[in-house]
Amino acid sequence: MFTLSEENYLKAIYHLESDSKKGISTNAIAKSLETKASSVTDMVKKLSEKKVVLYKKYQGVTLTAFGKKTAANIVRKHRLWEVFLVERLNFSWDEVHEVAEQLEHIKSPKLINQLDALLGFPTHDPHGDPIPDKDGNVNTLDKILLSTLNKNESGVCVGVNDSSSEFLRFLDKKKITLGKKIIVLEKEDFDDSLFIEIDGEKLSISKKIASNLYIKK
Amino acid sequence: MFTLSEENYLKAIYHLESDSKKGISTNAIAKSLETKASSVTDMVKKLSEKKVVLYKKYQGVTLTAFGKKTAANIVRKHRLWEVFLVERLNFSWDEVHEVAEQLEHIKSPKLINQLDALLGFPTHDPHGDPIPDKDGNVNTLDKILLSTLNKNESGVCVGVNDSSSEFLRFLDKKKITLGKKIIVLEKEDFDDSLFIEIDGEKLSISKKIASNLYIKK
DNA sequence: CATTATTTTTAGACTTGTCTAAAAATTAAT
DNA sequence: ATTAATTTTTAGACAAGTCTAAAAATAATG
Ligand SMILES: [Mn+2]
Ligand SMILES: [Mn+2]
Ligand SMILES: [Mn+2]
Ligand SMILES: [Mn+2]
Repeated sequence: MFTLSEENYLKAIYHLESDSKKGISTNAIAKSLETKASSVTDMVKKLSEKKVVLYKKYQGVTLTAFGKKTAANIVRKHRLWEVFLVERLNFSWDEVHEVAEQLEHIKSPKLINQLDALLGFPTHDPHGDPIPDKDGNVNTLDKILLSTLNKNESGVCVGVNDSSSEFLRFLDKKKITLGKKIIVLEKEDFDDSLFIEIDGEKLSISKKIASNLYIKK
Repeated sequence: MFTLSEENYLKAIYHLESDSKKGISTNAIAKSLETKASSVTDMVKKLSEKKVVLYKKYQGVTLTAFGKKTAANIVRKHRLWEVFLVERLNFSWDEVHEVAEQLEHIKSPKLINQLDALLGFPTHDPHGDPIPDKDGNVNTLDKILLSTLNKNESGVCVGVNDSSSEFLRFLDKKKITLGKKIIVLEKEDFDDSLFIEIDGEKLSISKKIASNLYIKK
């Protein structure tokens, strides 16, 4: 079994690995967990003894197969709880993360399997992120950033890159929700802003917005 | 805010107070939490500084109004989660306690209010224990032990005194569930065992069983 | 390649919550 | 009312997890 702190480190490393591919640096983990590098070094040694990461001094850290599965299971719980909060308890997608951060540490295999069933075995969380299965496998679909689309191209909104409350509430305000079709009517060379059509409405969005929205062609 | 450990102490004191009425002794708390008296003394000082208990050396401890409300809220969460697990996730009443012990510490007022609504504002948990309201008030009904009934008296099963898995599974085996009517056909002077009728079935139960079942006349 | 600059690790300290062993206070028994 | 037994508190230690400051290793730069 793993402590709450160990689980948070595992999850952080898991997410960093999915971006970087290489060994994850002490500093990267420290930044992601808002802690100090020295604390990370201590914890990483402990995780190494528990066989969930490979660690050589000054070389960064990599998850073992066991570590990856363990981390994926925490992410699975986090995302299933997020679905529950949105679908059953009327939370909005910008309110769920903080609570899911707590719920993901509840230890009960039966609880999470039954929750999965109750929710109809969802494949994605409210932010469009895939839910790992019991074995830790993730079905990562081929989503791309809206900012990569050209004029007259279109796609369906399937996820967010930034899931901060601020960004999510902005999307709510603009009525941009997952599942909707977006058509790029214009692309400004000057600032890379887009003039798009969604739900019959036309609006322009900045490059920053467009590079935090995932779509699928 | 309170730590997980502080919350567990508060809850233990709360439950002990509902039985004893007087100041709760260090040893009683230690036994209830399976810890050592010295640890209790340390924690009790901390709780006293946080204004949730009144404490004078060697005099035991009492919850303040604030402490009582805080503790009741933890019990509220515990029992609401138990209802959820049984009603929505197909847990049986002997499986829920351990998981509820974890879930009761999740901090989110919205979560618990929405859960309450989802469940239809239940008044009792799967073991027949009352669920405190948001202000910490409990609606304690006048239940009595089955063992206090005399021959030819009857009542409806409304709760258990012992909620250990062993006892609950025994009740399952004998098809004794909350809400059913029990008629006392005989009472043996020799060993105080009862010969009862429930759901048309006749069976005899020991004094020990009868003094762990609450009924309402 | 030699010297900065940066990253990472170590050393030592602190907090929370726990424990054992010993001292002090309270309660029970002669 | 002493003495004995029990309960409670104190004193000191330990593990987990964190921090600061300093040392060591690695990376970057001229
Ligand atoms: Mn989240
Ligand atoms: Mn999410
Ligand atoms: Mn319970
Ligand atoms: Mn219960």
